[in-house]
Amino acid sequence: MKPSSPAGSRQAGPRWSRRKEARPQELLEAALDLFVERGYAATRLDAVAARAGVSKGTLYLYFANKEELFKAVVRENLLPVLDQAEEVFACHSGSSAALLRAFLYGWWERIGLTPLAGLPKLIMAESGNFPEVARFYHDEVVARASAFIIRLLERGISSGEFRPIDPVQAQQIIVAPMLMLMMWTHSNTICQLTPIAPESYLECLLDLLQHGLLAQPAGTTPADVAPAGASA
Amino acid sequence: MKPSSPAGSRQAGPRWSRRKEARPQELLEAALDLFVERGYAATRLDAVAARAGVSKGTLYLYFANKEELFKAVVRENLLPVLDQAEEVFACHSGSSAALLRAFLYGWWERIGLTPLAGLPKLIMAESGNFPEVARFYHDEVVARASAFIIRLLERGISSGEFRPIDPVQAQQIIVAPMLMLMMWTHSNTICQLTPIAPESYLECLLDLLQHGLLAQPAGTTPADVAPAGASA
Amino acid sequence: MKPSSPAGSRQAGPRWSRRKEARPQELLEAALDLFVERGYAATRLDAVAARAGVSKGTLYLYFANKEELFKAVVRENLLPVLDQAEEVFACHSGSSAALLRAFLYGWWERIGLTPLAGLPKLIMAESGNFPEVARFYHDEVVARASAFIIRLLERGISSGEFRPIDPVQAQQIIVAPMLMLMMWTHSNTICQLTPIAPESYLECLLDLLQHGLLAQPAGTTPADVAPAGASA
Amino acid sequence: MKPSSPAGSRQAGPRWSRRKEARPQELLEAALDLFVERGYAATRLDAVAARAGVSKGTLYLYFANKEELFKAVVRENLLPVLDQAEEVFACHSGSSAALLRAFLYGWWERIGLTPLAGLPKLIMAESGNFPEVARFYHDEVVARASAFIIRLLERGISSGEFRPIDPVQAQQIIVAPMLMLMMWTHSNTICQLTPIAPESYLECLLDLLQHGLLAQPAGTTPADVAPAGASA
DNA sequence: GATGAATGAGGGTTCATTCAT
DNA sequence: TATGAATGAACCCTCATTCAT
Repeated sequence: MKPSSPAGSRQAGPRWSRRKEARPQELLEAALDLFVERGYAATRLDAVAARAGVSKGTLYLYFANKEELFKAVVRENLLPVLDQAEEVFACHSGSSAALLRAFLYGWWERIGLTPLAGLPKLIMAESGNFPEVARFYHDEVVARASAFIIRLLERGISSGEFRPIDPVQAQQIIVAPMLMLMMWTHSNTICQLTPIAPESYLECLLDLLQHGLLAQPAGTTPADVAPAGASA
Repeated sequence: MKPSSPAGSRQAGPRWSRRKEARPQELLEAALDLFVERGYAATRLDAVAARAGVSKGTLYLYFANKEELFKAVVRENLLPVLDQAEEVFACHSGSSAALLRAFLYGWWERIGLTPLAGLPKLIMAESGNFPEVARFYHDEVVARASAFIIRLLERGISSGEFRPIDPVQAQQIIVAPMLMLMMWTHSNTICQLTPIAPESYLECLLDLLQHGLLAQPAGTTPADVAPAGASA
Repeated sequence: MKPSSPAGSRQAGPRWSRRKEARPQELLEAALDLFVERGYAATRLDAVAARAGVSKGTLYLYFANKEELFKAVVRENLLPVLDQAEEVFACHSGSSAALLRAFLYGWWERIGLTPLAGLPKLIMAESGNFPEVARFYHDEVVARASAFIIRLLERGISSGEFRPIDPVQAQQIIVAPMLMLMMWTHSNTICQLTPIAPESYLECLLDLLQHGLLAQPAGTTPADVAPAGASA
Repeated sequence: MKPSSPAGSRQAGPRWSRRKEARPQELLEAALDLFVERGYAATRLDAVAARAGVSKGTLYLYFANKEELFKAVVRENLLPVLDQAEEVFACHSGSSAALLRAFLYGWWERIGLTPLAGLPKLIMAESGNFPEVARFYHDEVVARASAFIIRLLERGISSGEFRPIDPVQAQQIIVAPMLMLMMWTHSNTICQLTPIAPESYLECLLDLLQHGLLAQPAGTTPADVAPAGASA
């Protein structure tokens, strides 16, 4: 996204040249990094501006206040991913188990591996102090993602592929380890101490979701659900 | 809130000496409530002191600063629960599935239903700004709980009751929904919007862990792992 | 009120000793001085605190914010004067003209000669930007003072001492020169240029109010001075 | 607001050259409106530029800074009215009372009913922070208007039409209610609360000036109303 | 001439921490 | 032991002014 030097060094060219179009993007990137690194309340707008290589006042040319900055971060980064996910899976064919696998891997690749994975942690912890932000995030992100997984489970259940569990409950159980995975990988301190291997984690999650813990008889693991990324 | 004059009247007497010894405990309770309610950074020490019925200065007689106060909260509240858990389960007999069920229910009852359930959220989000707290929490809480579950899984695998999955990975997959359950029930705003039913959530979690999603043939669900809402 | 050195030098004694009871008064005095000198918006709370010899934070121990500080200034300084005025004049006997004279002189001595005389200027100019302050000032000060003068004029009219003019209108005509006198004497710059002599000003006002400009005795209102709404 | 595209479309042409010459005038109008509405300090130059349909930078092409802009507002708007007033009344014949009436009504119509009536309020309150503006306003506006009324009173006194009062003092007493009338009608908040009727106000003022308050014909100044402070 | 992006000092307000009593 | 007045560094946000285009 950014040429080479991520922050601060605007050595060439006049002080502000034709930056205008790039500024909001640069500010949003800086804001995302810092929000994720420090949390919402602990992120100082000076720091955001400094990381984007501008002064504090400049930030306010583009965003009315801290809250709007944060909402813009979500809007510009998270919503397109959701849009695309819904689009892609609208025309998906194949087993529901494969769809679930594809969805979780897509989630991980499109969000989990980016700084965006730091957002759920922030929202969880600070939404109580910033109810408007919480409502926005819930409406735009949580509700849509939940609905998507619930539809997926319903499909698998009605086709007889999945057992007739409660799709709403199961959705929570499925989402939870994904959220925790993102939180863990973005909790510098806690998880430097007990490292996480995202790929094995995902495989283990899918495996447990599909077969459970118990060592039962039959010929499970149908071909179409076989570890794809893992087999490579 | 307090007997009569919450502060300021300084007649000596047995009632006061008892209070004096109770001070740190009262402060820790107040601190726990507020830390959990507002988060670490957003909790003001005035508020803690006020809720405990003492002045702000008094707080500093017992705790060197905010960080030490927080560490004391963890030490005094969370560690005894872990001690007891390890004790109780050391001499447990029965199937590993039953032990897992008992452990998760015990976790929920001894921690999930108390204010302590708000701590993981706080630690996840704010430990980055307080590395010492993070290390302390990891060593004293996370490591011990993880080890316990891993041992439990290993027992089930070696006895042939569980499939031979990686116990370290599986432990993370099991812990994650529990942590999320606690975070969700303590995230006022987000979860007023999509309510959680802890009991069904736990049942669904155990069910999925045991049988997985797939609708396979054989005689699964052994008697000792049957839904225990009744047996409890 | 203040011993000798008006600001800043708190050389003797410990840093804060038993100031507590005096602090609000000192802050209110400093605030009054600065509000009157600079206006509401242009008064910086740092400056108020500095003039009272405390830090900026201390100010917030006593007043919730700038607006409350200002309201306290009015409450503590202006309202007692109004109270006393109403008390004194409740039991006044004598001609209405004498009462009017006494009232205007009292006004001048109790308010006009003090820094309080700077408040109307501030209110006039800045109430538009601070509607709550305006409403408070109107209700507590303007309304009461107006009512008082109107009652006074009604008394003089009904006793036959005054001509039957409209007492509400006349009240405005009487109040206006008093307000202007206070504004002029507190408009450092404008009125250093055309000096005002308050005593002669008051005499002239009372003289004109009583006798008018015209030299002739009875049967006044010559044709050429007749209400010119028509002739215009 | 503006013909079509208020700014930014830069096709050369006669329509634009006309606009270019009109720019300062449009800026001055916008500035007058906003200064009067909000006061000097609270008026933002962005707002002035926006109301004039130009960019903030353009404003600085015509006026060196905020203070110069304000002085230009006074120069361009108030001085022509004074010029004209002096011209008109130079050749006036008729009684002095009629002249006074005509002057006050003219004042009201040419200034009181326009946005210019908001300037005295602003000058009174904020000139302290801008001494240069104060001096300028005094020299160009206050001094000239005062001199005019003093001459008018002197004429009436020397012709025997007016009583032999001090014309300088009386001028102040006459001017004060006029200034207050203008301030009141431009003090949105305070005077929405106690409404003013300018016409009755002016009539009442002229009536009181001419006849005074007292009901009796000659031999006035009863003992109890005799100048008290003055005799001392 | 005209633009508008950029600046940065400074305003009101908050809060962890100190310390004389 | 307990108090609570006092501090001061920071935080979010504003706005007059500049200057490359």
